[in-house]
Amino acid sequence: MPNAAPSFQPLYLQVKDLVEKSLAAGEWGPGAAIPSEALLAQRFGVSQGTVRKAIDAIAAENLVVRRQGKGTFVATHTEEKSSLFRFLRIRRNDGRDEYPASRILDVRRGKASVEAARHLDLDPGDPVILLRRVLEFSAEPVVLDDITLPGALFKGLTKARADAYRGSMYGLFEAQFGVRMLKAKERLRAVAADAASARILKVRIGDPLLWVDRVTLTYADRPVEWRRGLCATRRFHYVNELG
Amino acid sequence: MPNAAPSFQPLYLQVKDLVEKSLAAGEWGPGAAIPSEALLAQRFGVSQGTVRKAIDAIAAENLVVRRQGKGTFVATHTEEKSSLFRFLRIRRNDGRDEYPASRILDVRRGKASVEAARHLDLDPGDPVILLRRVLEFSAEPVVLDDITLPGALFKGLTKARADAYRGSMYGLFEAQFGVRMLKAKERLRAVAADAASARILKVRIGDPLLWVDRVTLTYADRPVEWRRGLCATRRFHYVNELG
DNA sequence: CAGTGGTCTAGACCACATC
DNA sequence: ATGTGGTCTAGACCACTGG
Repeated sequence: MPNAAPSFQPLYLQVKDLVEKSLAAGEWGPGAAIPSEALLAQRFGVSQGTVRKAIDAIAAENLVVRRQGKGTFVATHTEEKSSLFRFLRIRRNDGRDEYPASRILDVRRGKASVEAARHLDLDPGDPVILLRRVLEFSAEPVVLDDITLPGALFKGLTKARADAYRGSMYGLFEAQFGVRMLKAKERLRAVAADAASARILKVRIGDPLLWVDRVTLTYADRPVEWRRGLCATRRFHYVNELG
Repeated sequence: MPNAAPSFQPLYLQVKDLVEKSLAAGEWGPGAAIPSEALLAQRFGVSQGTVRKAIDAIAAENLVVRRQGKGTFVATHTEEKSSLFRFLRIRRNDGRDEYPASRILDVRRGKASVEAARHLDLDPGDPVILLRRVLEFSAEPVVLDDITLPGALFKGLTKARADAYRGSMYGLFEAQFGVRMLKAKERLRAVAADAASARILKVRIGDPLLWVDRVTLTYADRPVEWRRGLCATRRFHYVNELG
């Protein structure tokens, strides 16, 4: 019956693209169930096996979560403990699991620097929101993050609003601004603490800090966050798995 | 016809385990083709689709590489430019692609320290091989690696033999000792350079260095290398992708 | 040409969740 | 009982490789 499309791409990849477009368009909200495989097969005029392969690929990218017997759901940052740690790579040296608290120091509007514009695919001078926060483990300041966001996407973001939100930064972005952080590219270096960072992180000026530059992407690999973190790694470290 | 096994595991996972066991046992050497899907299906008494799913999963773990029209091949560190950069995360800040040279400073036998034993799942005092080398980009020393290997697995490893090998460290381990590095866990910190490291990396004592601790695993997640790297990140950085 | 992996289908049955 | 995803099969056809 199917195979009406004379396209060069496999059917299941075409289906994958269509479903991802619907996800990007917000056809189904975060945490909601997407239509069953049978329904999607009917909608696109392909077999259920083809839909299955498409959704398998989407699930492999963590855009969607399968739950046997229940359905397939749009992934979200507001639940799923497992997902939380996907973007948080700082751990205690002693191995104890601990989820840090986020203390917001400042939120203000500004204009994109040349560097910020480059990372966020904006023009220099475009409106941005600058957010500074500290991650604390057991009340000990460990990471100082300077976060730059495109002003156009985060219009009403204020310190009060961010303080009021219970959950992760990315949960806030998703729940209140409809911006879904899907993947990120990071660059790490070791740098010496300057006066301001040293004061906030309670280390000495010149002490080594882990410098983490992150650009976070949403659908279609569009950059929507640029973040520079400085991490005091005396009792903490950054974890990574090479597969 | 199949379904003879009253097991709790899906058939394709059983097949996956069997094929992985054959890989671990070296039934097919690095770079060699494994049997075709049809042959494996026949061998295990399952359908080709089930074998396909099993091999898909193995390919997703980079143990094996599919090549349409040719076959499925045991992955190797000695070819595939793409694979080389999987374990090498250091890049130039200016974005230029460059593959570094490895200069071996020293290879000697020793006894496992408590720390080495813990990382390599040995007993303290067990024989190990200690290898120290420098990675150089354009003749500039950038990374100082102290590598600890289980003596039992790398019996004849000497400086002369390592110097003679053309290719990556993991290519050497695979080609000459039959030890395949499959994945790794890393922990990163920022530290201050001590006298010895500073001299080799040509930085000042106290300068910040990126500290990279890596345990590399082979089949069955068995640890077979512990490596501590110190990286001067003035003109270089460590890259990571969060998916 | 034959052999390989890659796609697609249709249908059966299983495992799990919910009502 | 029904609906969901999960497994498995059998067979057809496509796309690529190499003799």
